[in-house]
Amino acid sequence: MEAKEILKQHIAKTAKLSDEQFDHFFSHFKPQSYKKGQVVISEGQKVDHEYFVISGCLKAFFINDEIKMYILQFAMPTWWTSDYGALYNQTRATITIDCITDAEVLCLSNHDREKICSELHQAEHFFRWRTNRGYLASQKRLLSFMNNDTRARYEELLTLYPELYNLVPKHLIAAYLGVSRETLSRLYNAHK
Amino acid sequence: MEAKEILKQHIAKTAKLSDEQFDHFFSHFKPQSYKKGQVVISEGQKVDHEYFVISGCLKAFFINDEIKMYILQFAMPTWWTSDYGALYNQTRATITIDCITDAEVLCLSNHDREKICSELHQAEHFFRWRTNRGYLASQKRLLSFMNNDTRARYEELLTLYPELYNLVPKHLIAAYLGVSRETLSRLYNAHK
DNA sequence: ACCCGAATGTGATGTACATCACGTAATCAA
DNA sequence: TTGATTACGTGATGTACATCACATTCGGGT
Repeated sequence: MEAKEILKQHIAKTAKLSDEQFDHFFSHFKPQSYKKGQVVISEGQKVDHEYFVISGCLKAFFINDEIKMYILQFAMPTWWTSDYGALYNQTRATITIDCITDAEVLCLSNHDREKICSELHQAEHFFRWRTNRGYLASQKRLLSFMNNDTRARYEELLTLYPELYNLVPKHLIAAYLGVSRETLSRLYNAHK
Repeated sequence: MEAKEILKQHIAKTAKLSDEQFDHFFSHFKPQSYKKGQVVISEGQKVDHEYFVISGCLKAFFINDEIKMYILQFAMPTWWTSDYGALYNQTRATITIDCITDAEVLCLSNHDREKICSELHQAEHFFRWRTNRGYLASQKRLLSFMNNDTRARYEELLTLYPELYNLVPKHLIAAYLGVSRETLSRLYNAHK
């Protein structure tokens, strides 16, 4: 299925758009391809776009003291990603986003998002719901962080996204869980 | 300043509403007063409303194994609070919300929010931005959780909300930071 | 004023995890 | 193929924090 159709079905779940409205909506997106390892947003730079993933897998991460990496999000197909803090506040990126695998995305500029939101009530509706889902997911992850130990979070992650296990290296999973790669290794080798 | 005016100024920061539009918007809110200790949303019950805080301080928390409490949010004046997961998905509450001090709030039902969002494009716009701010705050807190140690998070919390120090008991601050009250006590007594 | 429960301080001990250190296996590029 | 880089496994050791235990102080209700 091509990019346009994937986005259309994604939107249709929460907003009712006529074909003409969707065509107008879609006209603001720019398709883009990236190779494994390529950087999409890099820390310290300006951020103008957000990204809708068509295929592949990206990671959004933060590096502390030039040493430790923390992964905020794995972005899989039909997920949205960006440095939203920087994007909305027009500040420099504090995180980096790059590609774990080759990837295709659709780019939408901050300006165009606001433009179509003001033009199309249903677009505004869609973005409200999308942000809401993100908010709930973030709250849930925060709670999981406080409440569960590392093993529970590891198993939670794998039941939620089983494809990650074979797709991404273990040290990235550790960086998502917020533990050292050594600890993660011991964890899942111990209990078999 | 009365509740209506507080809400009006709060909305005006992100959405342009005429006086008539705001009056219509406001007509869906029900004022409500609570005493210190009163429960607003309790775990396991249905959730129909979200709450805009006019005065006082509430806490949204989760209790694990009937033992440990984790505070998801302190809700201060002009903040919104609810169990949004339960509210949007029409499921039972997984968290409890109660009052740390006497409090006044404005209640808005889920149904009415969706109604005014579909009636008024600017209302939809407002709620998109509000949710967005919540999402960013949640992301930031998650990052802080992974990145900083307990003392850094403690100091971060107090510079962000200095009023909390005298307003809420220390064990609640510990429950927000995700550490035991003993550890928190030792932390700020040690470094003076 | 008085009492009782809640909030707070502080020591002793256990534990999950980080960190350091080193070795092996897998992957990739010339 | 081969060398180099990256991923992964595993032991030894240190540390931040939880937990338990108990003492003290504070604050609200009768």
